[in-house]
Amino acid sequence: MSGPLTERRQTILKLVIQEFVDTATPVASETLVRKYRLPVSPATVRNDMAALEELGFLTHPHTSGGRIPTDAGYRFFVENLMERTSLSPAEQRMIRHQFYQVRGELDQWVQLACAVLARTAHNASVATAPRAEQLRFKSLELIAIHETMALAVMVFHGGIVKQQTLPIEPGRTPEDLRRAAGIVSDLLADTTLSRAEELAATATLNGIPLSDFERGLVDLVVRAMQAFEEQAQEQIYSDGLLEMLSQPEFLPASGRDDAERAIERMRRTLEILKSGRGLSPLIPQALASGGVQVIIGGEHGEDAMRDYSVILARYGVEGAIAGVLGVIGPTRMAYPRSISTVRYIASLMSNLLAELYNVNARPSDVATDTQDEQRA
Amino acid sequence: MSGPLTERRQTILKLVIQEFVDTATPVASETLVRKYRLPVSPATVRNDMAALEELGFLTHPHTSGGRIPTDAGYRFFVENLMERTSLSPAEQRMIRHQFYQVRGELDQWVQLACAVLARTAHNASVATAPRAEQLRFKSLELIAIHETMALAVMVFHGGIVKQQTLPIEPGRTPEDLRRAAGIVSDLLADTTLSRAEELAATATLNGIPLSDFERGLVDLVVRAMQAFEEQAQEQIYSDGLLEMLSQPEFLPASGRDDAERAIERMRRTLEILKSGRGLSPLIPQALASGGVQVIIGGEHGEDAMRDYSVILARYGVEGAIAGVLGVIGPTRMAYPRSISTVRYIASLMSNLLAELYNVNARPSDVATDTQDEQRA
DNA sequence: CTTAGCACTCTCGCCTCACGAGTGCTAACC
DNA sequence: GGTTAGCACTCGTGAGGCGAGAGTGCTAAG
Repeated sequence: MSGPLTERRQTILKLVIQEFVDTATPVASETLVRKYRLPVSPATVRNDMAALEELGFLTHPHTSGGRIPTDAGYRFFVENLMERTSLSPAEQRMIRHQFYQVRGELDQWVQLACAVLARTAHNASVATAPRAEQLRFKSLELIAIHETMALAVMVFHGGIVKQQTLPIEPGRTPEDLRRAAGIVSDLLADTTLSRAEELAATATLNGIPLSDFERGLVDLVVRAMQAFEEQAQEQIYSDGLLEMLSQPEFLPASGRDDAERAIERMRRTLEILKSGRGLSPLIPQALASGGVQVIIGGEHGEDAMRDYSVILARYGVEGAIAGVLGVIGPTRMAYPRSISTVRYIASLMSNLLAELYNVNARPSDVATDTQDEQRA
Repeated sequence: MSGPLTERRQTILKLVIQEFVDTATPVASETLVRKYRLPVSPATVRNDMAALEELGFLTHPHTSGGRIPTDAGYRFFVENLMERTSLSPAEQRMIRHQFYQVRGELDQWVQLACAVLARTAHNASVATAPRAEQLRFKSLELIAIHETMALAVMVFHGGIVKQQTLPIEPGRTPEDLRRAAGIVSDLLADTTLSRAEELAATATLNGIPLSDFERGLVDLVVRAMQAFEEQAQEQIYSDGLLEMLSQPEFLPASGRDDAERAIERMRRTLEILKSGRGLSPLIPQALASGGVQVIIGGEHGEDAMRDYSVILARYGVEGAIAGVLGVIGPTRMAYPRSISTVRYIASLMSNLLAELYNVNARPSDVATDTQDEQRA
């Protein structure tokens, strides 16, 4: 009964989605004909819509009132119907400029990426800090704050820095501290956690046993590395909550029933973003696969995410460091634009990191929007 | 006609506030009599309520339905009626424990303070990072990341650390970097911004002119200090949004009108927290005055804050470093508890910072809840 | 000054009803 | 067979009305 997915039906599906994304209200057959000057009558469109519904691409919230896409409908759109766009050169330039302004301050990159992502895609954004696949120690510096307190600055490969204060015995000179830090740096230079643990056990450098103080420093470093490693689930940064809540999904369209739902949705959204529940399972998946991943509505099985779509991309340097960033919003989302935004910012961040790692750096043309594949 | 503010009327005001804070619904005369076993009849209470209303301490949302406190009512409660409590020892212990777990990692203190504040006061929390009254440079370390990139770690008095990558010419040895950093550290040690700018202009150390590289480093430090100084309005951290949004104020009690308002309130709240609009003017005020400040509803004149109360306290070390932290929530707020929470965490943070500055440090009993005055 | 009694007011929830949008179906048309 | 016009039908939406209940304000008595 449902019939084949003819060319025209695909066009209609595409138009329904476009229209629904624009207006956030169910789209009627007549509207479609009128707005897009279709060369067929509303009745024909209705027939095709019925067929698309049987195929599982559209639904009917109510008997009257138009159609809205299903998750499967969006999926088909993303995979087959959508034209792949890029951000306009002007937007690309603006974004690059913002990153240029915080060049060097790598602790701000993730935050900035979130902010830009949210503003550009008009939805909430999420990102994890880039994480070295294998944390490797680089060096330790000790700086006296006063007689009994020092600041330890541990630097790891890839520009990862961790600072920590520690109490020291009074009477240690800066030279003292520097020498101790130097010894520890030499001992642990370029080691991974497991190797560092071994070296901490022997507690000798070139056969000379370490002093108590130096051993304490080694322990400090090892503990810091363990903390990094253990921190199993990534901290997820996010931004643009307000951006997302301006979407009509969160407006009390009509009736108090709707209003109540809107508020409930709001609260749940907040929970998702704050706790990362429903989001964190997606991270390792996105890390594993390259390209841009699109998860639409309940596809992933997580019930809390039923009404949301997530667009994630991995960024980083192959084999060295990687993180994930993306956009989250209602399933009714401007997929082409969101996807190109995510793709662009991921490649931008990758290039920034590559420069840091001195691989593949393209100093001037840092932000080429590489057309990587979009589905894993 | 209104009559004096007798003892009984004060009691009634207090009970109305307590009851309203508990239940979030307008409180009726009969409820009060029943629940608190008042030795008078509802009619008497009604008369007193009418008097309190004429005095400006209570209002009437509707003709029927009970009374709710006005801003002035809350104000009188906070200043005269409220008994000053402290957090229970168990809670104090729990909070201390959480801070103990991140001892040393001072970049996490503010975040933790926000989180604890929110969870304890069941409202949103805000905090600014501690800021030195006068930024003073301590030392610079340079760590090579690879041949053409180095990480500069600038340390300022009070444990403030700023990191920044910078490009370097290939061929510089670690020893090279160390020497250059040492020279710059010696040159700028303990200087404030203005002095640093002077020294940067002369560009000599002990009469010996600096190399180009060293001059570049000096510039880097000066720019970083300028950025600190210029950053006029403090970045405001916040947490506990979800906590606040669980308050009944943000539930669609009944009627779609209410629901719409709830959503609008939600959005506005988000804006306040994200942008700091309406909040930032309070910061310098709180920094200037010691003790705990309570701003109730529209008292401060900011319209956006009409429905919110803010409880702020300054924390830090006198004459050295200071920040602000506090709680924000609907005017219907458990003031005694919120105030004691803010007071406690502010004193805890102050002690932690004092330890860092080596003044007045009380190593074991770090968290005495000093009973400082509560109004500026 | 306090209290009992009572009329009055106003919200809330529920129901009904009419309207209109949009569909699904049937039958005619190309 | 695909397409179209016509039309009955469905259902959400909003307005209006109504009864119940809660709580007050007032008055008059204790």
